Amino acid sequence: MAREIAKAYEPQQIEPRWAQAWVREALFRADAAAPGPAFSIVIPPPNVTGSLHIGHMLDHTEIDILTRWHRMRGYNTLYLPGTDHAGISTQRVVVRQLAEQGVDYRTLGREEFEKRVWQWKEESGGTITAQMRQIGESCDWSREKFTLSPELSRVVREVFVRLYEEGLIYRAHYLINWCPNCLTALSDLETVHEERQGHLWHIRYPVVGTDQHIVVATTRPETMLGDTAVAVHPADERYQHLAGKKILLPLMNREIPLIADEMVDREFGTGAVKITPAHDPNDFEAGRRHHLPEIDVMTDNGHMSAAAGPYAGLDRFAARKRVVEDLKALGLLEKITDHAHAIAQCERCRTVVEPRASTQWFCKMKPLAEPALAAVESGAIRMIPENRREEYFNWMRNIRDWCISRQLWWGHRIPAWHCAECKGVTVARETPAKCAKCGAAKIAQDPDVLDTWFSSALWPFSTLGWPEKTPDFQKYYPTSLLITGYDIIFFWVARMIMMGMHFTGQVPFRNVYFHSLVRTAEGAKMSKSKGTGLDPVALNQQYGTDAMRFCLASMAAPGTDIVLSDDRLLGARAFANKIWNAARFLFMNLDKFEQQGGAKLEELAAPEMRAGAPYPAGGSVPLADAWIFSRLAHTTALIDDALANYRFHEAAQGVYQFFWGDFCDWYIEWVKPELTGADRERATVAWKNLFAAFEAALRLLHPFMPFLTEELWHQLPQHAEAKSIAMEPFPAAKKEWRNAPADEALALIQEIIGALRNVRAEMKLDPRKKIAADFSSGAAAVRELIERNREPILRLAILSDLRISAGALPTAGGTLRSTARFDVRVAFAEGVDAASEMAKLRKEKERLEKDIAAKQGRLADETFRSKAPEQIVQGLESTLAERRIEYAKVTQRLAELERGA
RNA sequence: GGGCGACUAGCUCAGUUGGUUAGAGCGCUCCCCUCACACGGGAGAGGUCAAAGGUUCAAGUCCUUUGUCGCCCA
Repeated sequence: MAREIAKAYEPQQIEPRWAQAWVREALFRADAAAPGPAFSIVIPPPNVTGSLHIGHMLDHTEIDILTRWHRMRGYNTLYLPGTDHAGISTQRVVVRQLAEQGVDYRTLGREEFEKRVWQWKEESGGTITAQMRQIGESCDWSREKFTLSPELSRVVREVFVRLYEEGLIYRAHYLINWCPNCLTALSDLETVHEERQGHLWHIRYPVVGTDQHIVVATTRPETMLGDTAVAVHPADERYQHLAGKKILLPLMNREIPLIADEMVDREFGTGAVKITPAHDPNDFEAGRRHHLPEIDVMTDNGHMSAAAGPYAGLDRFAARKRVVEDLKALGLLEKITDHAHAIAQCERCRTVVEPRASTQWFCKMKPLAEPALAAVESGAIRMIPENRREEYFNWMRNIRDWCISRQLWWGHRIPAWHCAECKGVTVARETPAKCAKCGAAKIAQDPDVLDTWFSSALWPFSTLGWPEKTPDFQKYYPTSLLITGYDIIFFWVARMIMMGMHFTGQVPFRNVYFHSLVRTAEGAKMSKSKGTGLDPVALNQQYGTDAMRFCLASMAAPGTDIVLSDDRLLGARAFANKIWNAARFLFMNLDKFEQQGGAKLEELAAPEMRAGAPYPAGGSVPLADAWIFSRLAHTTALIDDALANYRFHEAAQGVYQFFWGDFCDWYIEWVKPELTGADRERATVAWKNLFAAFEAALRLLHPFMPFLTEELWHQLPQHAEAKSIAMEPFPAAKKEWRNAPADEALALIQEIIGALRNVRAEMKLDPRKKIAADFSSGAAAVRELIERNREPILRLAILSDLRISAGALPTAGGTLRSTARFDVRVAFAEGVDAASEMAKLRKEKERLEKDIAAKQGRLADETFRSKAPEQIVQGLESTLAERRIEYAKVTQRLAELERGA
């Protein structure tokens, strides 16, 4: 039967079909009761408002490759998908959307707003998971989770209450980062620092009862309105005479004390600093030490508050200008100098963050950090690449308490109720009816929600049913592996380890692989806001998801960032096309074979038939067939080893080399005529072996290119119950397939064909013109090998004849190529340039001379001979011997040519 | 300021614990639209491994210093 196969690989025709089928068949549904060792991996939950970006594509490609690989190797595999409710981002999205409709979210009220966000989530929150289905990720969709679902919210409450009861969560008044645009507190991690050129304003503060001034320098003059002291170093002699004096705070006309504190850096500015406890972290600490009042001079939205007196109502930056102008007018501005300093901005909206004293909920980190530190130190959790460990240790050893409350409406509401009567706090799993302290019914729930990362920290166990000992939890926890970007090592990875250790007593995952970032061709970090991001969905459409996956994998060397380019993607697509066309070749030629009365596909490529390969013809497995199976075994071992160590690029390169280099360039070319040749036994065996090798190669490639391999695999006969190549075993690196003699034989033949092709190219022969050549080798076994494989050599080197001999080849009137083991010779064609041949030989001679001299030198060195391992010395000796033979041949050949010329 | 990383072919990068002639893809040059594939086939050019010093029988690989460029933390 004739088969219709598109001439070129068209992923757009193939991928949607399989993506849908895999979801429809629930192919990747895990079963905790099924046999096999567990391999479980939870997705780093993407932001529910997001769409797939190139970083996800890389992350998910790596996850999916390892997941499919494990599944095919018989592991009981779970890849658990889900999304994150992403507090600030999601709230911002819906707030903006409402604003576009002319609705101020605040007027809706909290309950209605939350309803609207849920509604938005149901309608638009599925973008990224839809895209994940589209690109065929092998997730168990029946286990999809959402961090804010009722199920996971219960876990969050449980954890919060336990931590509170253990004294690890507390509510306190501290200095935090405040975003005046998002109107919420932020953790230290949610700010980004940016070096900016600013100014240092030197301001004169009058000393009460004297006509003196003390000069303080500040980068934020507007905060002076909240100053409650001026501090100098206790040992600073410049200010000794002012001890005990009061300072008159300009503009506010408030008397504040002059204090002595060792925190003051005498070298910086004038050695006197203004103290604003409510607006600076260091000042806050100083304020606590000296019992200074904290005056918050700002409002939530970054304007000056009533406490700022005449400046009330001004935006903080307008206030800065006004303060400076007023000081200047009063003659209190001594000078302005340039000053570069790091400014903290809100990670989300890039608004300059305001350090502010505020009452918030905090999580105590030290007790949680210790076991988490130990888990990585002991190797219970392995981090790859290893150098990330240091980063982790550093951060964990200097960890600070975590501000976990956010002034948002979208998120896990803090399970704490404040009593209007006794001001007591009731923290409870279930909504209480009355105050636990005084029994009053006038209680109200804390308005704040938890930092989104709080629920993310529970993800590996909350998604598996903890605190219940569910079958999933028992089978799949601890998870086997986490793959994520190194940019969230503190945000997420560290916190998961802390929470996992604390609540389950076990590590949340045994291995963490940190992948690189994807950069633009210019090397910049891709950014949507800058428009430099590549859209993976568009690229998948253009090049094919398989090509995209393969491209990313082939570049994903641990620890190196990826620079993606069209060139690389084109290369990956070309690879997919190559495989497609290899299949096309098989089927087209099989049609011919069938027409000749040969066996049919259903027989030649049947699963049982494939299992018995490689088959012998005439008593032994043909050389090329034995070789391709040997290559297959080597390649499989290489891929297994590479993937076990997260060397995706090496695995990808291995399968590329095998499929394109070994299978297409050599094996198919070698057996081509035999497939439809007169020798029916050989033809039948060639087909059987070819299909067996091809099918195994498809399975080898499947984790990297799931769609293409699934499509082609289904073109081959399969058992009735076989649903997908994804459920088939990964090829085993069979030792019995390894065949060192075949490897060596092929390598030698490839070298001979290469030498002959080189001669042809140098002689500028018509590529189709067959020529006669001579072959000579002193080794009988080599001559026999060439004799036995005369046909493919003639064909692949485009020869009309190959004369084999043992003696030296005639040197006149021809071109020679020599190695230590053999010589080949082609008679000169008309008009061949002997000069270029001589130039080539001279260069070769020079190279050999240098090499021989270097080796002789080393071997003559007695220290080398006595200290270097025997194997190295012997290796060097035998190589030197080979070089000398080559040298002799080259020299002789050159001398003859020179004589002739 | 503290810490980490990178520097290898024109470009993007590999190079396992030091060990025999440092690799790949793309690009480039030459030849070929040959009956699977021009998203292809064949051949080829191209590297004093950032610089200097050191350890070693032996250094792209280990150590020190310098330079350039990144990243993280303060």
